[in-house]
Amino acid sequence: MRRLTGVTTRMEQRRRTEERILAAARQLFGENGYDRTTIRAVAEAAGSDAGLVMRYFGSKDKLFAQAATIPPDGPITGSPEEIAGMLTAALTAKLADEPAAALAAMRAMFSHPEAAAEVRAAMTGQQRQIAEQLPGEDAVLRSGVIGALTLGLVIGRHLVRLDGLDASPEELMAVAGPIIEELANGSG
Amino acid sequence: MRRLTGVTTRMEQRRRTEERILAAARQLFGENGYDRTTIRAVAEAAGSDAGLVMRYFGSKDKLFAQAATIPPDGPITGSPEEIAGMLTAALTAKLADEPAAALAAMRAMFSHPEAAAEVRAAMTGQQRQIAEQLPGEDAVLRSGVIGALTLGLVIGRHLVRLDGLDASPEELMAVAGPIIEELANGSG
DNA sequence: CCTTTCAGTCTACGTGTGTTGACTGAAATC
DNA sequence: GATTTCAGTCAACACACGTAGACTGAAAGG
Repeated sequence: MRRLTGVTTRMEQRRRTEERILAAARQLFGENGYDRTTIRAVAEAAGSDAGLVMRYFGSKDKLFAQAATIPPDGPITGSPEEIAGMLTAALTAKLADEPAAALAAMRAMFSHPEAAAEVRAAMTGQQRQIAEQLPGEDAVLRSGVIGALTLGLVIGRHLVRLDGLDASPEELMAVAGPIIEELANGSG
Repeated sequence: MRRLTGVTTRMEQRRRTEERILAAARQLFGENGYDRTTIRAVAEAAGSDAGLVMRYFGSKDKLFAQAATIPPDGPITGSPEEIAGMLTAALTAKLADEPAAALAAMRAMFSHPEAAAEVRAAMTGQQRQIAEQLPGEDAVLRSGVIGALTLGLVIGRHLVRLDGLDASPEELMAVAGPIIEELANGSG
């Protein structure tokens, strides 16, 4: 796809092309997973060329690593109630629209070990941080269940499209929110 | 792998070979997903030959379909409390050891559409059945959240190995059980 | 205006894959 | 014992993929 406008400089031209490639890669990796996404398909979706993708990103692995980097949630701290509130807010956002990069990483993690490492790192880091601040002997376990519920909701809604999870984020959180609160408090 | 014992009949010989292939397929599909599992690798793991796998199962797709057929849970019926009890028991079993076929289907579902259909069918069928018996306007939503929690726990434990989910099934269910019960009852 | 740089294109190579079909020898059948 | 069947083996095909490298033409720089 040769630019026809003569006003764009070479530098911004390259930046735009890279961005188009990354966007196409995120979408295709997110829809089809790592193995079924070919560099040729990414290039075509970006209106570009496979050779160019290689020149810019080095390899399919490196392209994936750049496309599927998960933006970290902010730090979650405070009392159990505050933590529950922050988790609920973060999960509401994830249910509304999970970033394409995270969806790509999540779908690919089941077949691509590096994607698995990416997701696990993003999740366990947050879990450990939370577990340290929750009361009770089984804090690690409860924060694990919070993580599982989050994972199940995001995967069930965006990737598997489970029955009943296509409601609005607010309706979903009206059910899931109290559960997270209980798990944070350690109901007894 | 030519049988050396002369006492086995041809019929049972074939049955045993097919079973070895299926077992190897389940394990490899479960470990590496659909695309990264090659017929050659399955054949070798089964001590057999790729051509023979093709002759017996027709194609990679059909082999996968046979290897990754999810054994259905029994019907879940009764009062909300009984339903919660049956769900808890079923989930405890899944956490203790999920059958290899189901794990293969779950790992593959994120890249192989037919596997996705298999898992979705197994889950939504049960969810609908449960939702019909639960009280409240949001029964479908709540049974969806139950499904998401189940999915998250099974995937988090067996596939992703999330922090805190490596506890015993009983410890996990001590936390997750009450949640399922609440969701079944429709806490107000 | 001449040279250099570089975005973009095209072709080709090597490899691994699913799949096919011919072949072999032992079990089954008569 | 002769013939048929069939489990198991082997070699090869066709294709798609990641990747490498040569090439083209316009922008950048002097």
